[in-house]
Amino acid sequence: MNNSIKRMATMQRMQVTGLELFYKKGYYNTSVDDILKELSLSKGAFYYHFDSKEDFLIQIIDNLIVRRVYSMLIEPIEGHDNPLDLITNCFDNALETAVHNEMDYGFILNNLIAEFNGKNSTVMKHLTDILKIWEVNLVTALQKGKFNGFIDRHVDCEGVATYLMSSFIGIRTLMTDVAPSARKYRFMAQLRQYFKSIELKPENV
Amino acid sequence: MNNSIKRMATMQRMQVTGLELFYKKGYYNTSVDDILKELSLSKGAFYYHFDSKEDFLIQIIDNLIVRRVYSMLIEPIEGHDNPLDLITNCFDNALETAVHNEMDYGFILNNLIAEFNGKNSTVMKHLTDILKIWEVNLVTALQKGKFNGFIDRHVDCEGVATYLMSSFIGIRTLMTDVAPSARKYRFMAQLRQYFKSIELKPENV
DNA sequence: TACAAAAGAGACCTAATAGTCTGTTTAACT
DNA sequence: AGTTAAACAGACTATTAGGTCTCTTTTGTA
Repeated sequence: MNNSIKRMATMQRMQVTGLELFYKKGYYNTSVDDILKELSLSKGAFYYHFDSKEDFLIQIIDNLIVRRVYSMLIEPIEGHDNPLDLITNCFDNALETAVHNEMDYGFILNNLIAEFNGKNSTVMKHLTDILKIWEVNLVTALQKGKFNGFIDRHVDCEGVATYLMSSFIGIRTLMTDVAPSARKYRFMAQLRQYFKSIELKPENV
Repeated sequence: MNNSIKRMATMQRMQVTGLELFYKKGYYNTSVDDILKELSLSKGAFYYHFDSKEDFLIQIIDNLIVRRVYSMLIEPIEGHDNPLDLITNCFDNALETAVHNEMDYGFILNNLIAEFNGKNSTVMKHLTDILKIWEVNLVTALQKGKFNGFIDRHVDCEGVATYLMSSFIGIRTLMTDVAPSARKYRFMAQLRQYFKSIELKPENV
């Protein structure tokens, strides 16, 4: 087996387990030993591959979390269809996984931001960078929708993007509470209601 | 000075400082000694008044946080005026404090939920109880608005409440990032847009 | 096979932290 | 003033956690 490949495989295993535990128990509440125990690995292995626990987290953010956000929230809204439909379906799917996962701990980005805000600006930068990427892609999709005649030309795309991100982050927090399925249903209905108010109506043409 | 009053005063001081530090640095990242150092008090004082750090947090939640949510998010929406106006002003004010506070760490309820979800069901119950109180009051205000002819009768009040809570929790997270003032402005504009879609329109009478 | 570097094991160190315990001070009450 | 209990001080303990260091094993290569 190639050196580099083995190295990558081990690092990947560690990061996957690390993310899982950080998601479940939080960063400060998960020890390096917890992760290593789960993998039957030792301290030596961990500090051979990563400089520190913080370095480990940052790599998880820049690799795993970025990819998840891309595949779950960004790629689904790319395309030439009505962005309001694309976003509706995208949110629907993203929330559905939360409904079916009895062990749901919310939106990982929100959890980490809540844990690191004001404490660690380095980690925060990596987290907010992902939010920025999401925001930029939302705005782009909405503007394209405006150009293609799906969205009213008076609509403020930045504003809609902010509102969408807010509501998504918030509903993920609420869904960790009780009756996530009912919460999702109500949320999606109101999202559609909101979208109806910004779509290009025939009488406005 | 009366015994009981002195006791209450000291406990109050501890709780106020405790909440401040938990808000700034998070619960797990704040030690009991940190709080005591800030107050020039000793371990003996702390454990004389509180059973444990967790007991201390729960008392903070049930006293200080509950009151803040009441005064900031619940009392302002009580009354017989148009609830959509009341809620708009309420959110505007609640977000304004975040704008002017350079050291903003988001919505305390969201931060704590993110930190305790899946880890400590006792603490979680106290947190989600507050969310429930908020939700009930929102629904009541909206239903009253329906009855008084401010809101369209087809509107699902539970759904609107969920959507409002979600967006508020989310925008508070986003406002900790960059340009909170611009974020707030955009958010409020979209909130009004959304409200226009559920208000009782003259042609619907 | 021989060798060198990569990968990993695990004992150990140090700092921090929740909680305990004993002793001292303060304040209320007779 | 004297007594008693509340209120507090602060040293101490047990445990945990991040990180280091040395030694061993595995693996690619000549």
